[in-house]
Amino acid sequence: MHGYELRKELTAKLGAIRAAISYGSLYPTLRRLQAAGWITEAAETPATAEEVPALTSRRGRVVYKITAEGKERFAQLIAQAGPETYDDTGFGVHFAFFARTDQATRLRILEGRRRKIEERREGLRDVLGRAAERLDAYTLELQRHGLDACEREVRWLEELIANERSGRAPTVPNIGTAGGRREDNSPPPPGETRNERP
Amino acid sequence: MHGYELRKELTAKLGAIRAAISYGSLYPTLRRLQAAGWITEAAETPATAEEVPALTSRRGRVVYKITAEGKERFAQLIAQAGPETYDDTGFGVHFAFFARTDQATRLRILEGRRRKIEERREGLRDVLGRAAERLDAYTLELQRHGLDACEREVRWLEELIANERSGRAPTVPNIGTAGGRREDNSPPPPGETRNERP
DNA sequence: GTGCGATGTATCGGTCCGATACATCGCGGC
DNA sequence: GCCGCGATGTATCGGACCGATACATCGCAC
Repeated sequence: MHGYELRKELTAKLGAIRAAISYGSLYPTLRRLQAAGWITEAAETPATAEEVPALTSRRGRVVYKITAEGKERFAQLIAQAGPETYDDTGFGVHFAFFARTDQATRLRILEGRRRKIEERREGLRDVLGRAAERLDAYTLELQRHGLDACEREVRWLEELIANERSGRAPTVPNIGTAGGRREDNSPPPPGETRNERP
Repeated sequence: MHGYELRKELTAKLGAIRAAISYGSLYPTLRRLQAAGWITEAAETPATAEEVPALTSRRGRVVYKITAEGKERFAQLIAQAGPETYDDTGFGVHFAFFARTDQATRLRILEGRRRKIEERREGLRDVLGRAAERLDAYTLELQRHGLDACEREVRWLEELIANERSGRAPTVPNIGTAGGRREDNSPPPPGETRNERP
């Protein structure tokens, strides 16, 4: 993909956890990835006009393609888990690419995240308990709301963990965004597929 | 307060919305505030040992104090609302200092935040509806969880807005953290004071 | 024919964070 | 008595990221 397209795709995929990738971050990153040999500039293909209609006469679009080393590095990145894997953004990114990794990794990351959120929850309970009279009503309300969010996320994570353990989760990739070809149709979803909304 | 203390206080007050202020951000900020004339270095007061026990012989602690210009600027900052007032961190910070501003400001910020979250909610519904078959099961689950969080926050905000409108919210500051002296005891809280936890 | 929103690439200044360094205080254990 | 160790405390540095901005083209509507 080219930069603009990449930004749109990522914004759609990660929309639940962050607003949008800024250009001031996107373009330097692409250069960094290219310098490391993980992506290359691929030639623009103006022949496939039926694939991408309404875009015949192109200009300076730079199309990037992942390399073999890049794929290897990507697999390594989403499988390894450090402390930053469990903060809000890090976990969200890992989770969004769960379909690209194995069950053991998914389970490890889900449990690490749960531990982290439980710690945050305990911290909030502490503040609500010990420092309640020192803080004003609005601050306390904020902590209560945050505590509530923690409790809900722990329940959500536990559902997902139970789901993984019972084997009711997809192992193979669903749709090839980076690699290209789709290698399998999507097996049962991680949740109970509660998709009431149209 | 001095830096370390400030960090602890802010971490307790804002714990629900962010982890902790880093030193790499705190100390440069203090210098910036001092350069702008909004805070000054106050003399260490070793006389009030009964106020702060277990800290008699101090070292190089730098104690800061807010100036009159700083108080004015602070009041200005929490009352004015730009686009950044409604993102996650900006709103959290404003909300944590709601006891320091007036009802009109609180109402304006709560409504701006609600609008913003409603937009995010619609965006997520769009993705879940239009791009559902293009995304894998985990990504969809992430969006569902995010959508759920949006819906809950909207309900929370509407409760708070109704509360403000009915006049059941404190107008005067509760405890003087920056200014020093407490000027009033805390009036009724914003919520229904559902404080079941000990 | 012209303006305007979407598409596209790119940079710059400023801010923030994580890691790190360094020093002291208070306390408990040996 | 003294030694280590966690809490207290100030400070900097490199790297990453963001918001604003600039500039150019495409397609379409008025």
